[in-house]
Amino acid sequence: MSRFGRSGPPPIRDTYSLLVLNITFRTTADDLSPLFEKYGEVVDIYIPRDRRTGDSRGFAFVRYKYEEEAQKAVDRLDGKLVDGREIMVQFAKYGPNAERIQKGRIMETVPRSRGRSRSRSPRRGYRDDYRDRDYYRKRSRSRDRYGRDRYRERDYHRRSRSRSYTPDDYRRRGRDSRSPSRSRSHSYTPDDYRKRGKHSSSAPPVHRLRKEAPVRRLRKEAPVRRLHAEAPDK
DNA sequence: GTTGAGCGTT
Repeated sequence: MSRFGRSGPPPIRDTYSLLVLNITFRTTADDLSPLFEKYGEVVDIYIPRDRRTGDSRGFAFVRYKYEEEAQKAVDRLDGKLVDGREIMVQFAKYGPNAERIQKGRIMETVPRSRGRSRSRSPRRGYRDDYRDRDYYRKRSRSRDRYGRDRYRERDYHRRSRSRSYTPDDYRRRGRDSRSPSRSRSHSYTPDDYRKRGKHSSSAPPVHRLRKEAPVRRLRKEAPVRRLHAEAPDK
């Protein structure tokens, strides 16, 4: 819904759309309306919102009936402090269906070169496809990156404690890629198992390896005991 | 609850 059109937007042709950028996320059409109406006949005010949360996306469209009035609003309102922020007012460049606009007014430059070779309902497919792609591209700019990027960062730090995975790793492990602990493959040699025969369970913990390595280097008499222990073993 | 380049209908 827009500010003035209770039943859908008023006819968009023959109006001059202004794009109002940099308004706060709390500014509503009602806040903008008195401001812009001072300079002419405002046909409609529309603030795009998040479809889920309903939050403002931080800009608005103000449509004037006459170009001179729209132009005047640009001159007077561009750079004006509204709700603590300097708004930017300019003529809109694109319409709801990505039609080109000149001076805020839609120019009928609809893609006519796509021909009629499409036999089956090309209109709906093209439109929906465009709008969906556009929607997700735009939404992923500032607000939506919160939950997702935050999560991704945490996940990244968690799994990068041991080593970094190559794209090949992900491809090989496929859906299992979320549990890296399983693939922590140290690849023990037979020698490893022989040296710690008494703890010989299946897979010795990693920290044992780190602890024992220096010990072996420090004890100079260790090899002697090992020799005694190993010799009569057969 | 956070945000900040851009172009559109509940």
